[in-house]
Amino acid sequence: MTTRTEETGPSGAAYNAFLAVCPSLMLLDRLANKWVVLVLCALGGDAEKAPDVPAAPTALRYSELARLLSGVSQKMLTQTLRSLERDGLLTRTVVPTVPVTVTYELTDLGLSLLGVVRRLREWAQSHMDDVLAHREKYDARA
Amino acid sequence: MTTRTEETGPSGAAYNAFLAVCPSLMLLDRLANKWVVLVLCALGGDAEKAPDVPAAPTALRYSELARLLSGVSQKMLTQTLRSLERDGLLTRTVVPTVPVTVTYELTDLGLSLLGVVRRLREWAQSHMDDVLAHREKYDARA
DNA sequence: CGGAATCCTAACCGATACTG
DNA sequence: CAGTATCGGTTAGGATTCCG
Repeated sequence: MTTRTEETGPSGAAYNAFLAVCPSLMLLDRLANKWVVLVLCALGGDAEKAPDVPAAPTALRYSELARLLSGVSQKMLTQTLRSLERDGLLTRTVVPTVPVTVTYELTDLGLSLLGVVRRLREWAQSHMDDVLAHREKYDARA
Repeated sequence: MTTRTEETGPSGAAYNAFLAVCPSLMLLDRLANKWVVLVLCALGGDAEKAPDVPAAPTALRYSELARLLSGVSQKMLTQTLRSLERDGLLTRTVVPTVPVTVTYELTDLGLSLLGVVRRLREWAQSHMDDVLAHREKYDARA
């Protein structure tokens, strides 16, 4: 038991992200990240789809991810992929062709998180107009 | 039509967070933030509850928020609250007692986002052990 | 192709002090 | 109580170069 919040046994539910000392706060910090959300959504098949296509999870190459996330630098992309691999959310597969081919694919754990972050991206897109309207009003009365 | 991705009319769904030029990417950057998640969850009533309490949304004072988010600095808290107010996710109410009392409460828009970020925090807490286990394995083989 | 390594700047963010 | 203002350290993160 390293830094749990309580001693309720090994059956989980003992973490509390509100506590500064709890590791789940650091995890939340990792997950609540623009590039993490977009990488997961890309591997979930959400990018470049017609609105009616079901968006099935798929393996993607490094260069494909770099293209789909149009604003990302290779440094941020690599860094994000490494941390997600370390946390067990995706797998990195090197195919020794020449030149090398590297593919990334969501694990079951990553798929379970995909369901959450996908809704976050959808929310951002679908409520963009509301937010923009509120901002205008807020900035106007200042 | 400022920076939409397509011209599909004024009925929304035209934003695409994968595009670097799209404002929804910036919005996602705002929302995908540790303190945003925790402030919303706190105002959603998720903090300091017994596991079986339903967690109903509630108005909170500045000092209460500061106490619930144990690791936050007043600067980050104020900054987070301001941006959320500007985006129309919460309301700031000043009661002219002496000394002043300021309460924050989620708007309907904020409540709809609460449903999303709440799941993100829950995921982080409930899958903490899985992630920790993967990290150990990853670090061991390096 | 898929990175790693280096440099460098901008921003984030905490600590402190002050205000209505 | 609920902030604002300022300062300064740390880091995020872009640009560039090089490697297997």
